[in-house]
Amino acid sequence: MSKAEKTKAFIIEKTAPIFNRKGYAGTSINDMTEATGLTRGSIYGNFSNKDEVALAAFDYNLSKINEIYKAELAKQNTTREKLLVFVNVYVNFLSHPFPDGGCPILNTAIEADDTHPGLKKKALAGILRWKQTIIELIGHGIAAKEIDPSVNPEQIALTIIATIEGGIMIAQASGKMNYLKLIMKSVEKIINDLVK
Amino acid sequence: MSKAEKTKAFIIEKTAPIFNRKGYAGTSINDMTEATGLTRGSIYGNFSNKDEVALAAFDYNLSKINEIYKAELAKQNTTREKLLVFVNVYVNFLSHPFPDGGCPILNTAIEADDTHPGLKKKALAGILRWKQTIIELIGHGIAAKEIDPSVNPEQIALTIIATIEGGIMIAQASGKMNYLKLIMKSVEKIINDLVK
DNA sequence: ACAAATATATACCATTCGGTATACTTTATC
DNA sequence: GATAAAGTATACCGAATGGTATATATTTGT
Repeated sequence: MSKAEKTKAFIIEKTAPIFNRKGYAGTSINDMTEATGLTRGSIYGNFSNKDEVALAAFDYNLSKINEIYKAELAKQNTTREKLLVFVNVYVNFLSHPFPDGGCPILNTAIEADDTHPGLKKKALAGILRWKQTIIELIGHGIAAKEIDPSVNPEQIALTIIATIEGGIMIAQASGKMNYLKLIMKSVEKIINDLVK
Repeated sequence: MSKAEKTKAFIIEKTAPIFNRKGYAGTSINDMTEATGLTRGSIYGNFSNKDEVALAAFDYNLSKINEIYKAELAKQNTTREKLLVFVNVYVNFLSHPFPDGGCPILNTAIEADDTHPGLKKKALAGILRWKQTIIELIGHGIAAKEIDPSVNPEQIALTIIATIEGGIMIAQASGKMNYLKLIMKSVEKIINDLVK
């Protein structure tokens, strides 16, 4: 790994929380130089423009979340247990290395518009990938006769994602974790109701 | 109504969609002068600063939503019917004068941080008011023996709001209304399961 | 150890930003 | 209709923005 690759990774790691908290428009190059202790020359030596840093920061933030899911899913066996991972990681979010500033998918989906097509596309890809993961889990559960085959896997997946993201939004706005816990109990009920 | 009051209302009406779409940081005074055809002098003659316009724009956007709810709720009788208003207005959102740019509560809750305490406070107030509305509906339903008294009204209210807001986020990111419709079916099931 | 290549810093650029002071226009009052 | 008050436009301000060209420092390869 070259010096520049190390610096590039350092810049991404230090700026990712800022992009996630303040959004693209609210994050300036000055914010980035302050966070890294580097200068504009160094940032522009590693990235073509601000967009490129933002895209890399999004990927970094999202991969943090996906790594948490992956690690927790690997610890479970049944489909129900695996689906409950998406409840438990949020109920116990302090025990997991979640990115600062909340959910990057949510933050980016709300902020990115047609002036930032790359970010918009990445947020959507994050949602669709998550949806596909849940659909596949449910498919396995149906095949293993754990889950009632009359359920609509896409509907369940979308509902779980929507409820979690909305729950994160509410918890962030209110600063009340017990709101998120109540909402996660409802997600838990959705999951438990799937099981025959 | 004085000339300035009319101009002020005009500025709010024309800038509200922009603030809702681009957020506070992404909306410039130039955006506002373009949207209104007025100049900076006129805008600053009516508002002390950009924050004040943004706060008024939020109120305008939110009142559009609350007026839709109010009108639809007035048409229903039972608690179940009234709760289903929150499903039906989104499933048929093209038939209602929703604000451009999506849900102002969601957009503002995600963007506003400690540098914009007024906006942050208004987003939270919007959530809590909506929650209270649903809690009161459920309370009436329990008193009228329509709804099982073992339900937790706060949990149901939070879950409905979270799911709707998450559904809006997903529909916006994907451009697929059928995703929102599937998610709303799940909200409908939550409501129908409340009824004895 | 040295030269070349790579990486980063510095000084600068043009444009945009939110806001202000003053000039000009329109409205309200008598 | 005349005048004062209210309302809006214009020209400007200093600071911040994303980005660039060149200088300087560090790393790499032999």
